[in-house]
Amino acid sequence: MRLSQAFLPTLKEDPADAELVSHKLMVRAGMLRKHAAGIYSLLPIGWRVTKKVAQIVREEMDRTGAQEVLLPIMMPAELWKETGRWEKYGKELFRQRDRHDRDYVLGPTHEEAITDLVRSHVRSYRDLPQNLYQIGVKFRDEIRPRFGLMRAREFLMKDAYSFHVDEAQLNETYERMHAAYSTIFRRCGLTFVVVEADSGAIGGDVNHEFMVTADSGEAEIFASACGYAASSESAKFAWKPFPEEKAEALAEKETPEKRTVEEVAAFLHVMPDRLLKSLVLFGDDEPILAIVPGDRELNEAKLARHLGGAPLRLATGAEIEQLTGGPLGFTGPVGLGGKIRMIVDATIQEGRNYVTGGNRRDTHLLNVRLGRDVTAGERADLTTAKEGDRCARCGEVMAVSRGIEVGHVFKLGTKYSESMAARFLDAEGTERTIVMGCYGIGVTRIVAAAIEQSNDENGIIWPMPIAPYQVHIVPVNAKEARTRETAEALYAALMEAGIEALLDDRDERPGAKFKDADLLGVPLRVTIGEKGLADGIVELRDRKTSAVVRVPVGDAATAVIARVREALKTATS
RNA sequence: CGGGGCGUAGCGCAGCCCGGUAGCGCACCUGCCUUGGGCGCAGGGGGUCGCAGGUUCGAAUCCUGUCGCCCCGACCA
Repeated sequence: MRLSQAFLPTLKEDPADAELVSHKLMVRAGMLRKHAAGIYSLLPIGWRVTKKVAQIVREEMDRTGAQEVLLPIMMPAELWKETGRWEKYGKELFRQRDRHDRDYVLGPTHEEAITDLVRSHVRSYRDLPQNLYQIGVKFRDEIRPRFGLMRAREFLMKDAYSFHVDEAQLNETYERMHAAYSTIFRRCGLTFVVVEADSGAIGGDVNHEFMVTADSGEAEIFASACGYAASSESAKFAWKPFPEEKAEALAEKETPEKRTVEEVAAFLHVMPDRLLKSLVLFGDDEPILAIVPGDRELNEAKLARHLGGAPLRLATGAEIEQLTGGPLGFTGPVGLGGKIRMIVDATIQEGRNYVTGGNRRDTHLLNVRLGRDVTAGERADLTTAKEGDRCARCGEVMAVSRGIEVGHVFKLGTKYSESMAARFLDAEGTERTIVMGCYGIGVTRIVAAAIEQSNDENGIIWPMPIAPYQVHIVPVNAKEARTRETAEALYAALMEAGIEALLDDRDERPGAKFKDADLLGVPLRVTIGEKGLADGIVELRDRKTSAVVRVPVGDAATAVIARVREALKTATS
């Protein structure tokens, strides 16, 4: 491509509405333009990179034996009503209505569509397994779109769905997809970790997330020496039990205006772990009282999973008052047994005297004992791991880091096949439900993550396999005949060899060309100028290391081709 | 949805408190000049000041409403 003819609006200054480096650089480098919150156009450079990522994904998917399809973006609401997600998916689901007042959804994911497709064709165990994928646009009405392509309302995703006769067959595919994902992210030049994760609205049981490590990432990762790694929504941790305490008599204590854990702990001169927080939430319609230690945060994802995946919301002050008889800030489990479903965090011990709310204004209870004052019935892991917690497997303190979720693989089991009646006949002639897996990759998010992970003060530094172009030719002075001719000849030779080259044939000052070249981040730059030509050489400059190699004019094409091929090979191996 | 901030030329911003001719830098156009890290000089084009009402002789500026955008929290590829 000739820069003089390219649609490539680069900017000197950061856009005012961008926060993340990757977002700023994508806008500055002329890759991306916004139309509305979370809705973007990809410009030629941005789309080239995206297509390269998609192609890597496609190649690796094909290698696993998966087959590519294209599912509809807009789907009839009926399919979503079948699985219950028309109601359960909530506000994040974009809904549409046609001229006949029929409801549709803009697909945020495609379990319904693919299951509908597969159930109408799979009859026998001989038709299984199947593994189908697509690369397509997804719509999610995010509560808060932000960070450019990182969290958009419309984005490009690769989603795959596999169908099996049983768990064992699913496991095979799951492992193969898991491995393919690692290959994909490695080929994209990304540094990443795989963690155990929460399954959220997709549902299902076992699942893993692929996180590109970056300080700007929204996800928190817990990892320990033994190899255990998990997202903060699901990280399990070990805790040290407190020594058994002598049972003291339950007592009321006036705690005027002391509502928060900090206030109560300070007022009573006890550590926050002595307190129990009692939180009222609503699952489907049923109110829940979740009880967690005062020094830990309730993990809504863990609670939701314990409850079977229904979305949760915290009760309002009025609802709390109605359910417990006391105001917000003074809720406690004592006396509510049988009136409300109580779930007690696993780290709360019998044999310890706790402080809880008294369900009355300005009142807390002392010496509350699990088993004596509160039924210890329903126990679950309800809290989020925190800095300093130890690994549940090896007991070592876990390291905390941040990451960007770029891929997620799930074992769905029969969650969708059951509700949508996707069945087959096994070898004995018995009708059975198909076992499913699903596998997602945020294609446009990978583009953002790659920049997030590889940039400097001058701009983007692309890994060769996903770079928009492989080499950027800069004739220092395009008006100087020998310079121009040498650049043109090199450009032609590279095109001939199938190398993706960008030629800056604009009548710009050298400085402007160099700045744009750094901003665009093409891995290899060839500088051609009178100075070098006087010595019979051109310069090859590495964007990442800034290392410059002087090459005889006649060898330039060969040298560039070798460098590009080498860089592509290293990334693939 | 709750909390905070911002809408003035393509981009980045000033002007608003204290009402009276709409400005600056970059970008763009023309000419000259210049060519190894965003050259220089001269001339020029471009605005319903987000939108709608109100106050006023007069509103970018004050008041009310509304829409949009950004940041912090709950959602996720």
